[in-house]
Amino acid sequence: MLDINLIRTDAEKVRKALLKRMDSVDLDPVVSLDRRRRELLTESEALKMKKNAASAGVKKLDKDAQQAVFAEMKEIAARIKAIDAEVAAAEAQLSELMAGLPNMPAEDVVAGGKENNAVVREWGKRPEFGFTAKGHLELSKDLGLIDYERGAKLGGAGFWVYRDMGARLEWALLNFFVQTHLAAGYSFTLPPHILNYECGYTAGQFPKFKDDVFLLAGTGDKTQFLLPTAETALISLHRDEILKEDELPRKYFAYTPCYRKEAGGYGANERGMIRGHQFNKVELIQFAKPEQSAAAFDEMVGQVEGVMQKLGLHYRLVKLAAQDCSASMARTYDIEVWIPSMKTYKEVSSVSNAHDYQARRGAMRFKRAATGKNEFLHTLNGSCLATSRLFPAILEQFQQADGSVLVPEVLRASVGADRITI
RNA sequence: GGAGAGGUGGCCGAGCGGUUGAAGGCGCAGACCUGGAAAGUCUGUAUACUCCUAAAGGGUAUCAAGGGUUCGAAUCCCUUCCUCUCCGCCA
Repeated sequence: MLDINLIRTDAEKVRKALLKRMDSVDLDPVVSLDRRRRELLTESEALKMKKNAASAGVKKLDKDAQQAVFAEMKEIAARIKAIDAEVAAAEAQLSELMAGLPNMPAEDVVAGGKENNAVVREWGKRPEFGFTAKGHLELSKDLGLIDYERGAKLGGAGFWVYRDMGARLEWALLNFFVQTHLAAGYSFTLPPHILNYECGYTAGQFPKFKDDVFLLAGTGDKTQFLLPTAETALISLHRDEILKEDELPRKYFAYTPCYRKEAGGYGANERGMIRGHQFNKVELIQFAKPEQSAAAFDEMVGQVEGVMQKLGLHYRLVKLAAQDCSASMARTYDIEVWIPSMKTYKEVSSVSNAHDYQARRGAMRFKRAATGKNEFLHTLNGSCLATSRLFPAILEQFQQADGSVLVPEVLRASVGADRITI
């Protein structure tokens, strides 16, 4: 949610910022609805003041005078009711328009789509194989790690079963993330996997992206759905709360599977676990003061890079252009891992700063001691990490001539092996 | 699924048609007191929207949510949601 006050006072600034991510922006309906709402409100409140004053003094009057006041107030009450209905209608329209507006990209985020994404840095080198390298599908089949056929039997296309060393490697990865984030002072959280509409709205995924999640029972605000990312749950943790200034920033992480419809075919390029309906992810979230959020963002990017480097995977860090950031976000960096068989980098993590956009949707504030005023928080989120692309990357980047795969050192103890062999 | 109890400010807890934004307590902040602290005393301590160029200062709303009765509702009526207790069922 954008600041209506900013639109009221400087619509042009907002329009210019939004043009970085939208083809056209028309804020006039917002401005005029807002004006109408306030005019009606002023009118209604003046009548209420009159009514309240009359009611307070009515006891002191004599019978006849009371009757006259009763009659007049009855009429005023009816007028108030009519005007309030108009206020409510204007408010509903306004909030629908406001809910549809995406966040303003940060100053330094460039306009346009993917083509304007910029590589910030690369780490590591593309592995060179002195033999015919296999793809991850072949590797996981040969090593008995992933059972795609039976996954489809159980859940349909886009599901798989981790087996044996595959399950152990997956679990070791998740546990490695958990340990890393605990050490960095993040608070471990296991949220429900079924969420209500308000969570989707606060995160900024509803109403626009309702088709991308698995909807369960209920309609309207009673809608429940399977979480598409732990962000959707964690971001609502402090919804409608006023946090204490000295406990900020608050840092959380959660492990959950992520459930996504991913409607449509995947094409030959995205077979296997590159794009599934259910994948595992550990998610970082921070609630910060505005002046802390830039540093929090860098810290989170560092957290992801640290994990990638400890795993020894070649990756690159990419700064997204405005249109490629999701609607709630002012700034997003992706971490993309090299997948040799695809000859491309695939996203394994997205770190984003929503500024106060989600905080406004979910009324998340803190009391600033210096001024005694409540201010909106900044919210940040980052995957650290999603395993569904990391797993293939590990298999492919660390495969050996004999068909085995070297387990990254940091995972060896919990996998229980240095190497996965046939 | 059945039966009952209940949802009041940061928290606990009064109030059950009219100067009640809401007693009292706790917590928190400030002042006094103290060598320093504790205790004690005093003062202050909700949020949102809105009017005003701004500050100052007004106004409106909010006692789970929505609707109704009334000149007037935290208080009466209806609906919904949530929490708790007991029973049933169950991985």
